[in-house]
Amino acid sequence: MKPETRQQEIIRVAAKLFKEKGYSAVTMRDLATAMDIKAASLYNHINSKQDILESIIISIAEQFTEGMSSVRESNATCIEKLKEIIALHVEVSSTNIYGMAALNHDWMHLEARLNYYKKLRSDYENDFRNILIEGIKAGEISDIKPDVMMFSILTTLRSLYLWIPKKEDVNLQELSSNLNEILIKGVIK
Amino acid sequence: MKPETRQQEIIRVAAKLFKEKGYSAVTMRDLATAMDIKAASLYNHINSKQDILESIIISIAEQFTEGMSSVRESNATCIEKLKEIIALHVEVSSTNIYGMAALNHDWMHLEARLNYYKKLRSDYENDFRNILIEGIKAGEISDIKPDVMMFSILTTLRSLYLWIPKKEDVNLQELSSNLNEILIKGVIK
DNA sequence: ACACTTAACTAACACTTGTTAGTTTGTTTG
DNA sequence: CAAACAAACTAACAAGTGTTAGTTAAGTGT
Repeated sequence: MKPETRQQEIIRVAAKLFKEKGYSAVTMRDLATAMDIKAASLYNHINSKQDILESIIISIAEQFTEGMSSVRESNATCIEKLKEIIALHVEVSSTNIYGMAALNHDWMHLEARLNYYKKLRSDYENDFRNILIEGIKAGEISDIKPDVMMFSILTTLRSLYLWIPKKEDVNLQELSSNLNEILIKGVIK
Repeated sequence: MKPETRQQEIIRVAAKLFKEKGYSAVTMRDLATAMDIKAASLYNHINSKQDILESIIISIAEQFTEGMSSVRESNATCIEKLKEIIALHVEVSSTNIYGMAALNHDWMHLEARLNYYKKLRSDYENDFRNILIEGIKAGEISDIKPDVMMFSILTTLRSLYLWIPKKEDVNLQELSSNLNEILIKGVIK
């Protein structure tokens, strides 16, 4: 593990601030203060505020795209695929807790790469929906509107970043299996 | 139904803009343009940008508090209470689609009433958690960590505003019953 | 005709925004 | 030692921020 560059450090700290107040409310002077330097000095390492947002969001979005592509190509059952997706979200969210906030809240502030982001997201959702449709056809999954199912599961998974850091004793393995239970079998006994 | 005052109109339009870009990214000049007047004219009707945010968020938060208080006092089974909560969210979200975005994304930009909002939210979550704990005790609900169950259900319900306006053919009754199925019984057949 | 209300306007304010230019300082490398 | 580099600095800019003050014009009720 090579040490973090100054640029990576800035992006990491920026993501943390973005999580607390959102992209628009965080100023370059806020970021500089958090880095304990002057705002102008940031520009020795990064090109623009917008570039920071892009780095954060696009890198995570691409991790999801890659992960989904593995799931798509596996030949497990649909329920197994769902479990893989849950594990993917727990993994990506827990390693990008701050970045996930920017992804969820500030994607609309992307400029040059907004359309690219939207494409990644809609491709991801299409893959997800297709897994559910397959599952319904195969009789594995309840015959409820796949969009409603997808929405329900995906919003829970997308909000994991809000949850994971809250409890210090949270075990990721356990969280993943609890979510498997709840999202797949529901809460009823 | 008495007609909307100019102030209510401004708040409604502001909520719509807040949903698209977030509180911090919406300027008073943006809002004025959307109202087809000059920024200074807004101040004939509202006291401050912050006041607008307060109106939007606090009024919705209080609707949830009231709704939860009805649920708490009903003597239905825990599963029935869960269904009532789902219906509450569908109801409040569908009548405050734009406001729900501000509630979810911009509550941290509240100033004077931030603590009041946080109190309402944590009381709400405590009531919710207690219902789940009761349900586990009574053997109605799976014995999984109540916090994880609550998180899972609540994030789905809190994100309904993202979903409801997407499909024009969405039937609220049907959405509610689909969510009952999915959140309570899961997706597995 | 009168005062009152509503709702817009112009002009300006003090401050904050992201960013650039040019410079300085300490550390690494040839 | 000299050259090169990394990473900070000060100073400044043009544009945009929320908001205030004071004014105007069109209805409304007496």
